[in-house]
Amino acid sequence: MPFPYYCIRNDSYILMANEIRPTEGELEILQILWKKGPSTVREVNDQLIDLQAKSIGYTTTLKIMQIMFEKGLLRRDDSQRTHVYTAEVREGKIQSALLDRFLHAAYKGSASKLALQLLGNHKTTPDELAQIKALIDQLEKNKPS
Amino acid sequence: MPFPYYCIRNDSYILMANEIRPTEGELEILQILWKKGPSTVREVNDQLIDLQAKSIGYTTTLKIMQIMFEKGLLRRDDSQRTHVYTAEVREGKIQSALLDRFLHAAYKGSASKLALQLLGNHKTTPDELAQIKALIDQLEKNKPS
DNA sequence: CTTAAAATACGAACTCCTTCGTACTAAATC
DNA sequence: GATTTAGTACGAAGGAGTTCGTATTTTAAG
Repeated sequence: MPFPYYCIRNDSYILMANEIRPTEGELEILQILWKKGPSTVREVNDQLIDLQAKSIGYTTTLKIMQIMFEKGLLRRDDSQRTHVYTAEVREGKIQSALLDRFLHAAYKGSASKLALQLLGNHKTTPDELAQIKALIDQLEKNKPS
Repeated sequence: MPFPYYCIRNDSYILMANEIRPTEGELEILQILWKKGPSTVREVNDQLIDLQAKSIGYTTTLKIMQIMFEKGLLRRDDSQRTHVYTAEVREGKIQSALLDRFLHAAYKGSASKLALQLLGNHKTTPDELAQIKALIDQLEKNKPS
């Protein structure tokens, strides 16, 4: 049913097909690697268990990380017996790709509707609100149409 | 690997497990029903083909809608031979649930980071910016902490 | 040296989603 | 009334993701 589809970004159309699209499970591993830097399977698995109440088998984490390596999501240093994995994709880039997709799937592309619901539903600190406001001011300046 | 997890909403914790969570394919059908109102499988299928360049078999749409009915996502009037389906879930509620999940999975719950990326990446009309600004002003008033 | 511990590789099972073919049934057409 | 058309029901296949058990290998400990 899904894609491919096109998406406007900086005044140009971008094809969103075959985008890098980690699953939720893969994303949790990426989060850990983005935060902690290069890590072994053991370290990632420990973090995973720590972050979630749920227990998760070591070989499960291993398997997923091996698949992520095959997909090109992770780099792997196997010069030592215990391999060390690193995120091969940038956090911001993945988030952007996922955001595009989510925006299209759930909000039919209406960024403002998403923004309104986001700010309405979730706690945001005064600092963060000020930051967003500043960005809006800047956007309004740059496009005074 | 996934859930369950908890999420803050209006100062109280809400369990996000077993949330209503339509797939991307189901969401496309819901979008059509939200927009067009009660529809037959044929109508939905036509719309689906129309919206996407891709062709999709009639029985495929039928099957998915039957499953959605079983899941409680759709209501069904089978008094006539040709059944008429209606969305059983509200658009805003589904979007909220999906947004919570997405925010947690991709941004570790940082709504402001999502908002900044959203406004930065996507075209937003002056009107929409003004609307968002108004909401922020209101939020700042209500919580002058 | 033998044994235990820890790591990787791999395959199998399970679930969920999507897709379609086929069978059956009711309605409309000739 | 017979045939074509349009609808529902259902099952089966295929793919993707997750989970784990087991086998194999390497390192460390006794």
